[in-house]
Amino acid sequence: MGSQLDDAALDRALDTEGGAIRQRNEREILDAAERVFSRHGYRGASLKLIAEEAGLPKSNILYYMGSKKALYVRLLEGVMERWNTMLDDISVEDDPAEVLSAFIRSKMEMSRRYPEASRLFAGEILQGAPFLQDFLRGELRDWVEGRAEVFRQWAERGLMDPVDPVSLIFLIWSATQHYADFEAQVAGITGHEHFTDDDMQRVTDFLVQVVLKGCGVVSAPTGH
Amino acid sequence: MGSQLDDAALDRALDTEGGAIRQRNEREILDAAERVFSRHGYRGASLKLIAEEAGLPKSNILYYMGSKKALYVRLLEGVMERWNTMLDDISVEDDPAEVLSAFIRSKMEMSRRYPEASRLFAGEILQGAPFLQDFLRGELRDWVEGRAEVFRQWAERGLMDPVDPVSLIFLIWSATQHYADFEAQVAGITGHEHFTDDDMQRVTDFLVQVVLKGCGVVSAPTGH
DNA sequence: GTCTATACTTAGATAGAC
DNA sequence: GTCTATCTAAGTATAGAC
Repeated sequence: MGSQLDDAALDRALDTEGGAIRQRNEREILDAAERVFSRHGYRGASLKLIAEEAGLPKSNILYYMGSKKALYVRLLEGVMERWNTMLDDISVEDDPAEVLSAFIRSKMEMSRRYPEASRLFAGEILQGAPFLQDFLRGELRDWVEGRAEVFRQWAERGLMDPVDPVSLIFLIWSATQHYADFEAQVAGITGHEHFTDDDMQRVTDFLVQVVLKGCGVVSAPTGH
Repeated sequence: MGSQLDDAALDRALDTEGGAIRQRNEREILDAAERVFSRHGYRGASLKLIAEEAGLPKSNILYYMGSKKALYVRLLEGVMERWNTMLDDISVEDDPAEVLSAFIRSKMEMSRRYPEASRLFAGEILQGAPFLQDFLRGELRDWVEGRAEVFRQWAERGLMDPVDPVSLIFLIWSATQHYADFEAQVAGITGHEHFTDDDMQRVTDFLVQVVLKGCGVVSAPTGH
């Protein structure tokens, strides 16, 4: 073996970034796989479909990703990373209207920018969350409980109605994710083939208004 | 060929209900298929899985249903039938609070009673609604436009805020379907393995309250 | 380090047995 | 009328060629 091979082997062993070809191909595969998995779910997605989407030979998918399951898990982890970057540091001192408004707006922005990621997550939940059980029962449950506690304290201070905080979080999640997960239905009914930024802005304002008013949140801030 | 065969052939030719065995097996297959398709989507579902769920040999699925596609379409049609039985005959003269409340309650009841049907539909939309394009752009769009028109007139009469009616319908759909489609997530976060009727009642009351108040609907009726 | 030929399993569907 | 044996294609994965 020459030094060329040794360098490459070293790269892998040290878990470095890898060559330019690998980097480009992995990117192509991950993008393609997100599209295919989000459309057809874990079982319904095939390496052949992913390979065609990525413009690569079928076997190369496995060369770069190891296995179908490893590829899927890697995509899910990418989605989860984005999850908990929101509302991580809110407290009772914050303005409920500001926080809830920002929550709705950032979730809608996620639906607009990463609809495939949202659908990938939805498909995982639809099949009973076999890969995300631990995440749901651990990290995410704690996150929800943390936010819920703040909502309760706001209610005690009379800053909003004493609504069930967990139901409120589910309401905001479902209402916002709907525009990603049910994009095909929204498009079919409204006739707008692709929801424009303007459409999304109108819906976002609608949701902010209805949710804040519906929960009796006192002061309404101007648009984020 | 004896008279026994002739009778059976006649049954099929006349498109009658079929024998007791057929009737029972078809029921088993449809129930099993709804579970499997709702979990794994169209592509992800396999006849083998469906057969195991139904407790029948794999080939019998095709004997009774013709093809995988035919089975899937038949299930979708069953779901669609239940869709438009709600809110079909509302008018401007009706009480907005009554109607919206009944709408939310009946949708929640659907999520509680037929979660698999809801997830089957969700999976079909997730993959871009290949089998339901016509339904979405035709029948369902018309249905939405009809309801939306009534909502607009209510707003004109000052019975509710002038919110976008279509967004309101999407809000109610998403918030209610969430408890069927994202059941695994709801269960994981709340810790309630199976949402009880009591849980569902509490959530329903929450949604009715928030949506009605959020849309400025004037009179709030007592629980349906 | 990258990619292809090949192995082995499961897929949907049919023809033929009971 | 009901059910099983069998066919061909597509599925994931690996071993070996460039």
